[in-house]
Amino acid sequence: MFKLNRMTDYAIVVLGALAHRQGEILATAQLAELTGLNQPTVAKVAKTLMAADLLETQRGVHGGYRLTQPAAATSLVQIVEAMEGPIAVNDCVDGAQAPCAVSNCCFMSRNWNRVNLAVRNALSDVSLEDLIDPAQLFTPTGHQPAADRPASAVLQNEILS
Amino acid sequence: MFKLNRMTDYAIVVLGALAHRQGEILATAQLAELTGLNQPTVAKVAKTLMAADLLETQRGVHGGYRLTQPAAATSLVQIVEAMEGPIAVNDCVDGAQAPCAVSNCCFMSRNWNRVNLAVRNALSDVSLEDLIDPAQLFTPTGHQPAADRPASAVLQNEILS
DNA sequence: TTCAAACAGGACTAAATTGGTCTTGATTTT
DNA sequence: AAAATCAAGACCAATTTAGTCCTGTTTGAA
Repeated sequence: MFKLNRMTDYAIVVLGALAHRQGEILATAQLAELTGLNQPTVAKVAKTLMAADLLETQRGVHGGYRLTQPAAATSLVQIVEAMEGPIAVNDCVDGAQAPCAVSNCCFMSRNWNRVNLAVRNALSDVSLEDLIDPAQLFTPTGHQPAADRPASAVLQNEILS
Repeated sequence: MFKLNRMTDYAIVVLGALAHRQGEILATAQLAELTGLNQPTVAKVAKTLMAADLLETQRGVHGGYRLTQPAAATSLVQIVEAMEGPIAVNDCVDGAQAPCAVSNCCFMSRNWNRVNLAVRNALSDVSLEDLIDPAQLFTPTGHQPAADRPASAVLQNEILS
Protein backbone atom coordinates (compact mmCIF):
# COMPACT_ATOMS: atom_id res chain seq x y z
CA MET A 1 0.00 0.00 0.00
CA PHE A 2 0.82 3.65 -0.30
CA LYS A 3 2.23 2.63 -3.62
CA LEU A 4 3.21 5.23 -6.20
CA ASN A 5 1.39 4.73 -9.44
CA ARG A 6 3.10 4.06 -12.73
CA MET A 7 2.82 7.56 -14.05
CA THR A 8 4.78 8.82 -11.08
CA ASP A 9 7.40 6.22 -11.69
CA TYR A 10 7.60 7.26 -15.34
CA ALA A 11 7.86 10.88 -14.26
CA ILE A 12 10.93 10.09 -12.17
CA VAL A 13 12.55 8.34 -15.10
CA VAL A 14 11.78 11.23 -17.47
CA LEU A 15 12.98 13.85 -15.03
CA GLY A 16 16.06 11.77 -14.43
CA ALA A 17 16.86 11.70 -18.13
CA LEU A 18 16.49 15.47 -18.35
CA ALA A 19 18.62 15.94 -15.26
CA HIS A 20 21.32 13.81 -16.80
CA ARG A 21 21.47 16.22 -19.75
CA GLN A 22 21.12 19.25 -17.59
CA GLY A 23 19.95 22.34 -19.39
CA GLU A 24 19.40 20.65 -22.73
CA ILE A 25 16.04 20.76 -24.40
CA LEU A 26 14.90 17.28 -25.29
CA ALA A 27 11.91 16.37 -27.45
CA THR A 28 9.51 13.68 -26.33
CA ALA A 29 10.90 11.35 -28.98
CA GLN A 30 14.39 11.69 -27.55
CA LEU A 31 13.11 11.20 -24.03
CA ALA A 32 11.27 8.09 -25.17
CA GLU A 33 14.48 6.69 -26.60
CA LEU A 34 16.46 7.50 -23.47
CA THR A 35 13.96 6.08 -21.04
CA GLY A 36 12.52 3.17 -22.98
CA LEU A 37 9.02 4.57 -22.62
CA ASN A 38 6.67 5.07 -25.55
CA GLN A 39 6.57 8.56 -26.96
CA PRO A 40 2.86 9.17 -26.21
CA THR A 41 3.42 8.17 -22.63
CA VAL A 42 6.34 10.56 -22.31
CA ALA A 43 4.16 13.30 -23.77
CA LYS A 44 1.43 12.63 -21.26
CA VAL A 45 3.82 12.65 -18.32
CA ALA A 46 5.51 15.81 -19.57
CA LYS A 47 2.20 17.61 -19.80
CA THR A 48 1.44 16.84 -16.18
CA LEU A 49 4.89 17.91 -15.08
CA MET A 50 4.49 21.13 -17.07
CA ALA A 51 1.33 21.98 -15.17
CA ALA A 52 3.30 21.66 -11.94
CA ASP A 53 6.11 23.89 -13.24
CA LEU A 54 8.68 21.16 -13.00
CA LEU A 55 9.35 21.39 -16.74
CA GLU A 56 9.47 24.25 -19.17
CA THR A 57 8.74 23.86 -22.82
CA GLN A 58 9.76 25.19 -26.18
CA ARG A 59 7.33 24.62 -28.99
CA GLY A 60 7.91 24.23 -32.70
CA VAL A 61 10.76 22.63 -34.60
CA HIS A 62 13.62 21.73 -32.25
CA GLY A 63 11.23 22.18 -29.39
CA GLY A 64 11.04 20.02 -26.32
CA TYR A 65 11.30 20.09 -22.56
CA ARG A 66 13.84 21.16 -20.00
CA LEU A 67 13.99 21.14 -16.20
CA THR A 68 13.01 24.39 -14.55
CA GLN A 69 15.42 23.81 -11.67
CA PRO A 70 18.48 21.70 -10.88
CA ALA A 71 17.88 18.10 -9.86
CA ALA A 72 19.18 18.73 -6.37
CA ALA A 73 16.51 21.39 -5.87
CA THR A 74 13.60 19.15 -6.90
CA SER A 75 12.23 17.00 -4.13
CA LEU A 76 10.29 13.81 -4.38
CA VAL A 77 7.30 15.47 -2.78
CA GLN A 78 7.11 17.89 -5.69
CA ILE A 79 7.12 15.05 -8.18
CA VAL A 80 4.58 12.97 -6.32
CA GLU A 81 2.24 15.88 -5.79
CA ALA A 82 2.59 16.91 -9.41
CA MET A 83 1.53 13.46 -10.61
CA GLU A 84 -0.92 12.38 -7.93
CA GLY A 85 -2.22 15.49 -6.29
CA PRO A 86 -1.82 16.64 -2.72
CA ILE A 87 -0.70 14.11 -0.17
CA ALA A 88 -3.67 13.24 1.98
CA VAL A 89 -4.48 9.89 3.51
CA ASN A 90 -8.14 10.82 3.24
CA ASP A 91 -10.38 13.50 1.84
CA CYS A 92 -10.90 15.35 5.06
CA VAL A 93 -7.83 17.43 5.75
CA ASP A 94 -7.17 21.13 5.85
CA GLY A 95 -8.35 22.70 2.65
CA ALA A 96 -10.04 19.65 1.22
CA GLN A 97 -12.81 20.40 -1.26
CA ALA A 98 -14.86 17.26 -0.76
CA PRO A 99 -14.85 16.66 2.95
CA CYS A 100 -15.86 13.33 4.39
CA ALA A 101 -16.81 11.66 1.15
CA VAL A 102 -15.47 8.37 2.40
CA SER A 103 -14.02 9.07 5.72
CA ASN A 104 -14.73 8.98 9.41
CA CYS A 105 -12.39 11.81 9.82
CA CYS A 106 -13.74 15.23 10.51
CA PHE A 107 -13.69 14.79 14.25
CA MET A 108 -10.14 13.63 14.11
CA SER A 109 -8.57 15.66 11.37
CA ARG A 110 -5.81 16.75 13.68
CA ASN A 111 -4.43 13.22 13.71
CA TRP A 112 -4.82 12.75 10.00
CA ASN A 113 -2.99 15.98 9.38
CA ARG A 114 -0.20 14.75 11.57
CA VAL A 115 0.11 11.69 9.41
CA ASN A 116 -0.03 13.69 6.20
CA LEU A 117 2.68 16.04 7.36
CA ALA A 118 5.00 13.24 8.36
CA VAL A 119 4.59 11.66 4.96
CA ARG A 120 5.28 14.93 3.21
CA ASN A 121 8.42 15.46 5.24
CA ALA A 122 9.67 12.03 4.38
CA LEU A 123 9.23 12.69 0.69
CA SER A 124 10.72 16.15 0.81
CA ASP A 125 13.94 14.76 2.25
CA VAL A 126 14.70 12.96 -0.99
CA SER A 127 15.79 14.97 -4.02
CA LEU A 128 15.64 14.06 -7.67
CA GLU A 129 19.42 14.02 -7.64
CA ASP A 130 19.38 11.40 -4.89
CA LEU A 131 17.09 9.24 -6.94
CA ILE A 132 19.07 9.18 -10.14
CA ASP A 133 22.57 8.93 -8.80
CA PRO A 134 24.01 6.23 -11.05
CA ALA A 135 24.82 8.52 -13.93
CA GLN A 136 25.41 5.83 -16.51
CA LEU A 137 21.73 5.10 -16.34
CA PHE A 138 20.43 6.92 -19.35
CA THR A 139 22.01 5.61 -22.50
CA PRO A 140 20.04 5.18 -25.69
CA THR A 141 19.00 1.64 -26.35
CA GLY A 142 17.72 1.71 -29.89
CA HIS A 143 14.96 -0.77 -29.09
CA GLN A 144 11.40 -0.10 -28.12
CA PRO A 145 9.99 -1.96 -25.17
CA ALA A 146 6.62 -3.64 -25.49
CA ALA A 147 3.80 -1.25 -24.80
CA ASP A 148 2.90 -2.83 -21.53
CA ARG A 149 6.42 -3.31 -20.33
CA PRO A 150 7.39 -1.17 -17.37
CA ALA A 151 9.99 1.45 -17.94
CA SER A 152 12.48 0.24 -15.49
CA ALA A 153 12.67 -3.31 -16.53
CA VAL A 154 14.47 -1.76 -19.48
CA LEU A 155 16.59 0.44 -17.28
CA GLN A 156 17.43 -2.56 -15.20
CA ASN A 157 18.80 -4.31 -18.23
CA GLU A 158 20.99 -1.40 -19.11
CA ILE A 159 22.43 -1.35 -15.63
CA LEU A 160 23.09 -5.04 -15.45
CA SER A 161 24.71 -5.34 -18.84
CA MET B 1 -2.82 10.55 -3.15
CA PHE B 2 -1.58 8.14 -0.55
CA LYS B 3 -5.22 7.81 0.22
CA LEU B 4 -6.51 5.03 2.44
CA ASN B 5 -9.05 2.88 0.68
CA ARG B 6 -12.59 2.46 1.85
CA MET B 7 -12.08 -0.89 3.46
CA THR B 8 -9.44 0.61 5.72
CA ASP B 9 -11.79 3.39 6.61
CA TYR B 10 -14.51 0.88 7.41
CA ALA B 11 -12.04 -1.08 9.50
CA ILE B 12 -11.36 1.95 11.65
CA VAL B 13 -15.06 2.48 12.19
CA VAL B 14 -15.62 -1.17 13.11
CA LEU B 15 -12.65 -1.27 15.44
CA GLY B 16 -13.83 1.97 16.96
CA ALA B 17 -17.24 0.51 17.69
CA LEU B 18 -15.66 -2.52 19.35
CA ALA B 19 -13.34 -0.31 21.35
CA HIS B 20 -16.28 1.69 22.56
CA ARG B 21 -17.79 -1.51 24.01
CA GLN B 22 -14.49 -2.76 25.25
CA GLY B 23 -14.38 -6.45 25.98
CA GLU B 24 -17.85 -7.19 24.66
CA ILE B 25 -18.40 -9.66 21.89
CA LEU B 26 -20.43 -8.10 19.11
CA ALA B 27 -21.96 -9.90 16.15
CA THR B 28 -21.60 -8.47 12.65
CA ALA B 29 -25.27 -7.48 12.68
CA GLN B 30 -24.76 -5.40 15.81
CA LEU B 31 -21.62 -3.86 14.39
CA ALA B 32 -23.53 -3.03 11.21
CA GLU B 33 -26.17 -1.25 13.23
CA LEU B 34 -23.63 0.67 15.26
CA THR B 35 -21.54 1.77 12.32
CA GLY B 36 -24.15 2.21 9.62
CA LEU B 37 -22.32 -0.24 7.36
CA ASN B 38 -24.03 -3.17 5.69
CA GLN B 39 -23.67 -6.45 7.49
CA PRO B 40 -21.84 -8.24 4.64
CA THR B 41 -19.32 -5.44 4.51
CA VAL B 42 -18.72 -5.66 8.23
CA ALA B 43 -18.22 -9.40 7.85
CA LYS B 44 -15.66 -8.90 5.12
CA VAL B 45 -13.73 -6.32 7.08
CA ALA B 46 -13.82 -8.46 10.20
CA LYS B 47 -12.40 -11.43 8.31
CA THR B 48 -9.45 -9.37 7.20
CA LEU B 49 -8.87 -7.98 10.67
CA MET B 50 -9.05 -11.51 12.06
CA ALA B 51 -6.26 -12.62 9.77
CA ALA B 52 -4.12 -9.83 11.20
CA ASP B 53 -4.93 -10.82 14.79
CA LEU B 54 -6.58 -7.52 15.57
CA LEU B 55 -9.84 -9.30 16.34
CA GLU B 56 -10.68 -12.58 17.98
CA THR B 57 -13.82 -14.49 17.27
CA GLN B 58 -16.37 -16.66 18.93
CA ARG B 59 -18.44 -18.83 16.64
CA GLY B 60 -21.93 -20.14 16.96
CA VAL B 61 -24.99 -18.63 18.57
CA HIS B 62 -24.12 -15.52 20.52
CA GLY B 63 -20.84 -15.45 18.67
CA GLY B 64 -19.14 -12.40 17.30
CA TYR B 65 -15.92 -10.41 17.47
CA ARG B 66 -13.88 -8.71 20.13
CA LEU B 67 -10.66 -6.71 20.14
CA THR B 68 -7.55 -8.68 20.97
CA GLN B 69 -5.95 -5.70 22.67
CA PRO B 70 -6.94 -2.34 24.13
CA ALA B 71 -7.53 0.51 21.72
CA ALA B 72 -4.57 2.43 23.08
CA ALA B 73 -2.27 -0.46 22.16
CA THR B 74 -3.45 -0.70 18.55
CA SER B 75 -1.68 1.66 16.20
CA LEU B 76 -2.86 2.96 12.88
CA VAL B 77 0.01 1.21 11.14
CA GLN B 78 -1.36 -2.14 12.30
CA ILE B 79 -4.77 -1.35 10.90
CA VAL B 80 -3.47 -0.05 7.61
CA GLU B 81 -1.13 -2.96 7.11
CA ALA B 82 -3.87 -5.40 8.03
CA MET B 83 -6.17 -3.99 5.35
CA GLU B 84 -3.75 -2.96 2.63
CA GLY B 85 -0.62 -4.99 3.12
CA PRO B 86 2.86 -3.79 3.94
CA ILE B 87 3.62 -0.12 3.52
CA ALA B 88 5.80 0.26 0.47
CA VAL B 89 5.83 3.14 -1.97
CA ASN B 90 6.93 0.70 -4.62
CA ASP B 91 7.52 -3.00 -5.14
CA CYS B 92 11.20 -2.89 -4.67
CA VAL B 93 11.96 -2.66 -0.99
CA ASP B 94 13.51 -5.01 1.50
CA GLY B 95 11.74 -8.30 1.42
CA ALA B 96 9.60 -7.60 -1.61
CA GLN B 97 8.50 -10.68 -3.53
CA ALA B 98 8.02 -9.06 -6.93
CA PRO B 99 10.96 -6.73 -7.35
CA CYS B 100 10.92 -4.03 -9.98
CA ALA B 101 7.61 -4.87 -11.53
CA VAL B 102 6.91 -1.21 -12.16
CA SER B 103 9.76 0.62 -10.66
CA ASN B 104 13.07 2.24 -11.37
CA CYS B 105 14.08 1.43 -7.92
CA CYS B 106 16.59 -1.28 -7.32
CA PHE B 107 19.53 1.04 -7.58
CA MET B 108 17.98 3.41 -5.13
CA SER B 109 16.18 1.20 -2.68
CA ARG B 110 17.94 2.85 0.18
CA ASN B 111 16.05 6.07 -0.47
CA TRP B 112 12.75 4.29 -0.95
CA ASN B 113 13.22 2.47 2.30
CA ARG B 114 13.86 5.74 4.00
CA VAL B 115 10.52 7.00 2.75
CA ASN B 116 8.73 3.82 3.73
CA LEU B 117 10.12 3.93 7.23
CA ALA B 118 9.12 7.52 7.77
CA VAL B 119 5.58 6.73 6.67
CA ARG B 120 5.40 3.75 8.99
CA ASN B 121 6.61 5.84 11.89
CA ALA B 122 4.01 8.48 11.22
CA LEU B 123 1.26 5.88 11.28
CA SER B 124 2.56 4.11 14.34
CA ASP B 125 2.37 7.33 16.34
CA VAL B 126 -1.43 7.33 16.13
CA SER B 127 -3.39 4.81 18.18
CA LEU B 128 -6.91 3.54 17.67
CA GLU B 129 -7.83 5.32 20.87
CA ASP B 130 -6.62 8.62 19.42
CA LEU B 131 -8.80 8.10 16.40
CA ILE B 132 -12.09 7.40 18.15
CA ASP B 133 -11.94 9.84 20.99
CA PRO B 134 -15.45 11.37 20.81
CA ALA B 135 -17.13 8.62 22.77
CA GLN B 136 -20.68 9.52 21.88
CA LEU B 137 -19.93 8.44 18.37
CA PHE B 138 -21.34 4.97 18.26
CA THR B 139 -25.01 5.05 18.99
CA PRO B 140 -27.46 2.80 17.18
CA THR B 141 -29.37 4.52 14.43
CA GLY B 142 -32.06 2.03 13.48
CA HIS B 143 -31.80 2.90 9.82
CA GLN B 144 -29.78 1.27 7.08
CA PRO B 145 -27.70 3.47 4.84
CA ALA B 146 -27.90 3.01 1.10
CA ALA B 147 -25.57 0.30 -0.10
CA ASP B 148 -23.23 2.72 -1.79
CA ARG B 149 -23.30 5.30 0.93
CA PRO B 150 -20.05 5.76 2.79
CA ALA B 151 -20.03 4.73 6.40
CA SER B 152 -19.09 7.99 7.85
CA ALA B 153 -21.54 10.19 6.13
CA VAL B 154 -23.87 8.41 8.52
CA LEU B 155 -21.57 8.92 11.45
CA GLN B 156 -21.32 12.56 10.52
CA ASN B 157 -25.04 12.91 10.76
CA GLU B 158 -25.11 11.39 14.19
CA ILE B 159 -22.50 13.79 15.37
CA LEU B 160 -24.11 16.85 13.96
CA SER B 161 -27.58 16.05 15.19
C1' DT C 1 -31.18 -34.48 18.46
C1' DT C 2 -32.41 -30.91 15.82
C1' DC C 3 -32.55 -26.24 14.59
C1' DA C 4 -31.21 -21.59 14.24
C1' DA C 5 -27.71 -18.10 14.75
C1' DA C 6 -23.42 -16.90 13.82
C1' DC C 7 -18.68 -17.09 11.67
C1' DA C 8 -15.24 -19.21 7.66
C1' DG C 9 -13.75 -19.10 3.27
C1' DG C 10 -13.90 -18.09 -1.10
C1' DA C 11 -16.15 -17.05 -5.68
C1' DC C 12 -18.25 -13.76 -8.29
C1' DT C 13 -20.08 -9.29 -10.36
C1' DA C 14 -20.11 -4.42 -10.84
C1' DA C 15 -18.06 0.00 -10.30
C1' DA C 16 -14.24 2.98 -10.20
C1' DT C 17 -9.68 4.06 -11.23
C1' DT C 18 -5.59 3.95 -13.88
C1' DG C 19 -2.88 3.30 -17.94
C1' DG C 20 -2.16 4.00 -22.58
C1' DT C 21 -3.43 5.72 -27.28
C1' DC C 22 -5.21 8.82 -30.59
C1' DT C 23 -6.94 13.07 -32.78
C1' DT C 24 -7.18 17.80 -33.70
C1' DG C 25 -5.17 22.22 -33.24
C1' DA C 26 -1.42 25.75 -32.23
C1' DT C 27 3.39 27.22 -32.51
C1' DT C 28 7.94 27.75 -34.34
C1' DT C 29 11.81 27.22 -37.54
C1' DT C 30 13.47 26.66 -42.08
C1' DA D 1 4.37 27.03 -46.99
C1' DA D 2 5.84 22.88 -44.84
C1' DA D 3 7.54 20.06 -41.27
C1' DA D 4 8.43 19.23 -36.52
C1' DT D 5 6.94 19.73 -32.23
C1' DC D 6 4.01 20.68 -28.16
C1' DA D 7 -1.23 21.48 -26.22
C1' DA D 8 -5.37 19.74 -24.82
C1' DG D 9 -8.49 16.60 -24.23
C1' DA D 10 -11.31 12.53 -25.67
C1' DC D 11 -11.40 7.84 -25.58
C1' DC D 12 -10.87 2.74 -24.81
C1' DA D 13 -8.72 -1.10 -22.35
C1' DA D 14 -6.83 -3.09 -18.30
C1' DT D 15 -6.55 -3.28 -13.59
C1' DT D 16 -8.05 -2.67 -9.04
C1' DT D 17 -11.47 -2.10 -5.60
C1' DA D 18 -15.99 -2.59 -3.57
C1' DG D 19 -19.76 -5.08 -2.55
C1' DT D 20 -22.61 -9.34 -2.61
C1' DC D 21 -23.56 -14.07 -2.30
C1' DC D 22 -23.13 -19.03 -1.55
C1' DT D 23 -21.83 -23.15 0.78
C1' DG D 24 -19.98 -25.09 4.85
C1' DT D 25 -18.80 -25.31 9.95
C1' DT D 26 -19.43 -24.27 14.79
C1' DT D 27 -22.11 -23.47 18.85
C1' DG D 28 -25.94 -22.96 22.03
C1' DA D 29 -30.65 -23.81 23.08
C1' DA D 30 -35.16 -25.93 22.66
